[in-house]
Amino acid sequence: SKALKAQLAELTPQRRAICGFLEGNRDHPSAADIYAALEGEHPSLSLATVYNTLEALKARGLVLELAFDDGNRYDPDTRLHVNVVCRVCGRIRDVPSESTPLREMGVAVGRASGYRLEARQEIVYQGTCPECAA
Amino acid sequence: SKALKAQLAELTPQRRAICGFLEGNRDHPSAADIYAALEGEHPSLSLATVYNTLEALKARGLVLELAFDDGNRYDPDTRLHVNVVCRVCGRIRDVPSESTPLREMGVAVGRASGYRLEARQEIVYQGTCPECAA
DNA sequence: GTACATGCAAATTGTTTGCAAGTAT
DNA sequence: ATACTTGCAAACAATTTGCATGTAC
Repeated sequence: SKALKAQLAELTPQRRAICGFLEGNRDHPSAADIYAALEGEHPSLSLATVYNTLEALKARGLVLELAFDDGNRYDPDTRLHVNVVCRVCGRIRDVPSESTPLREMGVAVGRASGYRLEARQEIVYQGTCPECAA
Repeated sequence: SKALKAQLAELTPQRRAICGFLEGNRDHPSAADIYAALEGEHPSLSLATVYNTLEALKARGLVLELAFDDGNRYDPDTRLHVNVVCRVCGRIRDVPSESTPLREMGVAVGRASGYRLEARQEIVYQGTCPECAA
C-alpha cells in the first residue's frame, strides 16, 4: 500500500512529519500523542493542524479512527482486523485477521442485523495484556 | 436477571427513574438522552446525578458503557453480544450472540493476542442500517 | 495567483469534581 | 445517626471553529 504522504493534496512539512510518524506506527497514538512526539522538531506545530491532518487522512481512508474511553486513537493499519485494549495499562495491539474468524463474523453480523457492514470496521476487544496479567 | 433498581444501595427517586428508563431499553441512550427523557417528570434532576447513577450501575456490572465517536452510550444488556451502529442515522442495534461465532472469535482473539479477555466486552460493528440503505 | 493549510485563541461539547444541603436506610 | 446522594456551578479535557497569515502547487 502507498505511503500516506503520497496521497495528500498539499504536502506541507507538518503533514510530512505527521504521516512519517504514523507510517508503520503500531502504538495507536492519540492526537495529543502525535503532537507531543513532533513538537520538538516542529516547534510551531499546532494541535489543530494535527487534527486537520488526521481528518484529511481519515477522509481518504488512510487511517482508522478508533473511539476509546479516553478519546480517539489512530491506526494506520486500515485492513480489517481486531484491536485488543488492556484495561490495566491501556496498551492496544492489533490481531491479524488471519488468526480469527473475522470473515464468518462479518457475514453473521450482517445477516442477523440486516446492516450493510463497512469494509473498514472498528472492532475492539477488552482484556488484560500478558504483561499486566503477570 | 434482577431488576437494576434492586441492586443499588440507596434507592432515591432519581435512581428509580433512571433505572426504570434503562430497564429493557434497546436504544443505547447517552447520558444526555437519559436526562432529556426524565427532566420532565423530575424537574430537579441534574445531569451530574445521571452520571453518578450510571457510574454506580457500571461499577456493579449492570450496564455496559460503549464508546462511540459522539460520546458514551449505555446498554442495560450486559450479556456478551455485538452492537452494530449505522453511520447514517446513528441507530445502534444489538446482535444476539447466538447468531454469531462470538465464542470462536473470543477464543481466537485471546489466543492470537495473549490477552485475557473480559467477560463483558464492547464489540461494535459499523455499517448502514436497512432503513438508511433503502 | 489561488486555493488550501497553518497557528492561535476562543468556543463547544462531554464529563468530572467540590461542596453545602438533603435524604434513604 | 450516618454515610451516601443530590444539585448546582465551576473545572476539565478533547475536539472544533473563525480568522488572519502563510505557503505548496
